[in-house]
Formats: sequence, C-alpha cells, structure tokens
Amino acid sequence: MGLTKTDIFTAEQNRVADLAKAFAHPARVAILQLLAQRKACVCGDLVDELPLAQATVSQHLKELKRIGIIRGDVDPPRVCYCINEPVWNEARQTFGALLDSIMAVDCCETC
Amino acid sequence: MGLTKTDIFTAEQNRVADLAKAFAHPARVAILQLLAQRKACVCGDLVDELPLAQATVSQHLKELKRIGIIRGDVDPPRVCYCINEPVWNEARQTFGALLDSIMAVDCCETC
DNA sequence: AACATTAATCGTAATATTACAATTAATAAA
DNA sequence: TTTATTAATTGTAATATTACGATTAATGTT
Repeated sequence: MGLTKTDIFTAEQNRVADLAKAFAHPARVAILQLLAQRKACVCGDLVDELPLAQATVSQHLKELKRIGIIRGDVDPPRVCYCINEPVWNEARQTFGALLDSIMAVDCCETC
Repeated sequence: MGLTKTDIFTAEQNRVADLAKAFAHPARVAILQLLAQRKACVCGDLVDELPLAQATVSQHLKELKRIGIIRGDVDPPRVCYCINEPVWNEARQTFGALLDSIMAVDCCETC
C-alpha cells in the first residue's frame, strides 16, 4: 500500500480502513459474495468459481482472514471458509454508522 | 494496486471495490469524516487538520473525486470540497445491501 | 503589472499489492 | 509406506499506492 502512516490516525480510522480493504478488490468482493450466499465454502470450490490461480485466491483468503471477516475451518485436506459473522456485523455497524453520520447542513455558500 | 484484472469481474463487483477504496485508507476516512461532519471544507483547512503534506492530501482528494464520493467547488483561489451526497447514498445502499445479503444457514458441517 | 494565496501537478523514492508458477506441507487413501 | 489430494507458502515480476519537496497554474489583491 505504500508507506502509510498508520500511527498518526486513530485506531477507529485504521479499523475502518482495514474493514474497507476487505471489499476494496473485486476478487475479494466476489469471494465474500460466494461465502455470504453459501455458494461455495471449500477453498478449491472458490478457486473453481474464480478466474484466478489457486495461489492468488489463497492470498486473498489470507488477507480476509487477517482482517477477521472470514474464518477458515480445517477439515483435512480441505479448508472450509465462512463469513465470520461477528466481524461481518462489525462491518455493517461501522459502515452504517459512518455513512449515517453525515450532517444535513451545507458547509458553506460555495457548495 | 498491482495488476488487478478488472475485466474479469462484474461491473458491480468493480464498483463495490471502488467505493470501498474511498474508505480503505485512514487518511481518506479522516477526510471523509471531516467533510461529512462539516468540520472542514476548504482544501487548506483539511491540510491543517491532517498530519500530511499538502500534496498528499491533494492526491487523496483526487482519488475521492475519481470515485465520485466528493465534489470540489472552486472559489478561487480556494476549492471547497463536500460530500457528493448521491454517491455517498450509493455507498450506503451498496454496502447495506451487500452486508445484509448473508444467508442465515450454515454452509456445511465443518463450519 | 507585480505580488500573494491557494491548490494541482510533477518527479521521485519507498513500499505495498496483485498475480502466478513452483514448491512445500499436511492429511487421507491405497 | 507410497500415492493422491488439497491448501499454504515461496519466489519473483509487474504494477499501484503513498508520501513529500518543488514547481506550476489560477485567481485575487495591491
């Protein structure tokens, strides 16, 4: 991401940014949609559904796990990925609150 | 962002990703919060509120304008930035719908 | 016209992301 | 134990992002 200065922003701002990153790549959106709709679950099935190499899908899954929005339950040799509902709900709450926090008044006569 | 294959995903998935990108960096979250709460409006005021160089803030504003989530009304030599409410509402609708689309059933016995 | 103010752009360096082939676990099945 | 299956990891190349100093553009002011 380049040299982001995460230390100079609030924990909340950094968390919002991280949750947004889960959705900030079309492949991850596709993965999260497949999981949320229960259209796929096992890593291999996700790879079959997506026009990306297995390593690439695995990398996206790793990022989603880092953020916490998905879980990965091992059932050797498979891994079943699911939405991690508490974090999914955190995302809904976070984006909902943020997007509802807009003031109705205009800022100045220019706008 | 690396070599993302935007052509292989749906327009909707790419749009979600773009809207998420608006919130995927803490500096942009901070900017959007300042604008949404009407705490700042003029570019220079945003620069004063943020621990970033003027050029960096300008770059983030450019990205937010590209996405469409803010407007920039010129009032020379100032520019007044505001939330572009139609796109802000699009984001609320998009994230709301996406985050509400989760299926209640479990995907398999592993999870 | 000369100067001041403000924001955009340019140039550049540092770092992160994305993608994939190849390899490596890790476990089940034979 | 050997083999097959599945997912993670490693290595690497291409590209994008982030940040900032310096400059430029665009307009108001004197």
